[in-house]
Amino acid sequence: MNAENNRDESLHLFIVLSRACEWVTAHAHRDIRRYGLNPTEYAVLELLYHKGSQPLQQIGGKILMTSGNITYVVDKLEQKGLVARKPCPEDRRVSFAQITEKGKAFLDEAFPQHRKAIEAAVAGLSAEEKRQAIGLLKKLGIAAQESFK
Amino acid sequence: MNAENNRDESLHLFIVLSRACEWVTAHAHRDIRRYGLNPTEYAVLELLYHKGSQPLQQIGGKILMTSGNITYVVDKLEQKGLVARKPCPEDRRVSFAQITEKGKAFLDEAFPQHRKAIEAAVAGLSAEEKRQAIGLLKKLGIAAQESFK
DNA sequence: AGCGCATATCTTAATATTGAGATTTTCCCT
DNA sequence: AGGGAAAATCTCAATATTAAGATATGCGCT
Repeated sequence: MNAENNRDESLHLFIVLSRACEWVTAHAHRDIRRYGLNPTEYAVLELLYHKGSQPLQQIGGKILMTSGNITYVVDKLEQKGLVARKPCPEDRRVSFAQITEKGKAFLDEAFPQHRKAIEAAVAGLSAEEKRQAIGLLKKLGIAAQESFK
Repeated sequence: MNAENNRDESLHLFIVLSRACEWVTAHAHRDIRRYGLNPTEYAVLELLYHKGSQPLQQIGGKILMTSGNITYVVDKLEQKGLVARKPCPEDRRVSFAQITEKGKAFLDEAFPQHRKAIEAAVAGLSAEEKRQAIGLLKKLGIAAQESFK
């Protein structure tokens, strides 16, 4: 039926990648909303919790978003008392975002539940399949990032 | 170092899945912006092109978005003359969104370029790796969708 | 027929995100 | 030292998205 047997599967890959990510993310976001944060706020908070204080600029590099939005999201987390801005002594252009004690306590409470929501979301794959998928997706993600210019 | 050797990789999978999708999507979105549409508009247009006319409701099921946003996006595509609403004769609650001739001509022009952008974005995997990834992601996506309730 | 419930679309206000560019500070070059 | 390019954050207007609920229609039951 298919004269060109080894046709390119790139588009197909993109579709199933997007769809898998959308649906797993749907689980994650529904879970996050229970905590009174939006997904972006949660992502920033978790980044600061696990990776330590970050210059705002670097947050934008890890969670793809524009500089204006970083300001906005960090403002909101600051208003909620979960994060504080700390000026950088060496470079006065830079502000660090730092998680507060209240922020840590919040994530200590929320994170284990969130982990369970994620585990349920990806339960369609076996442990071995997860390992395979991780290897492939890591390779794909790094290559896509590097080729983005 | 790790007493519990077969620790759960679910979170790790979620992270690399999200990151791969973000960066591949970054390529796709940058490409789409060249055509003067936003990513959501493009996604709807492409859906109508490849899958035929759809009730607005079903668009929301395939491209995750709220009903209010569907109305908004279809309005914008209609204003641009790329899509038209067609009332459903059997059920007067329903509107179909249908791609116009202008919309088809637009995608005939844009789609081959877009395909190339996607191919470049996923070039980090070999043909064989793509096939493996497709199988795993399809399984993951379907399971995540079905377990979403 | 008529009532109640479900479904599809639309409306509106609130919120999130982007894009462009202003401001401040640093870095590099001479 | 001083000037210009680059970098980090912020501001602001425009746009996109959600959440909640309004409206209109269909479906099933009695």
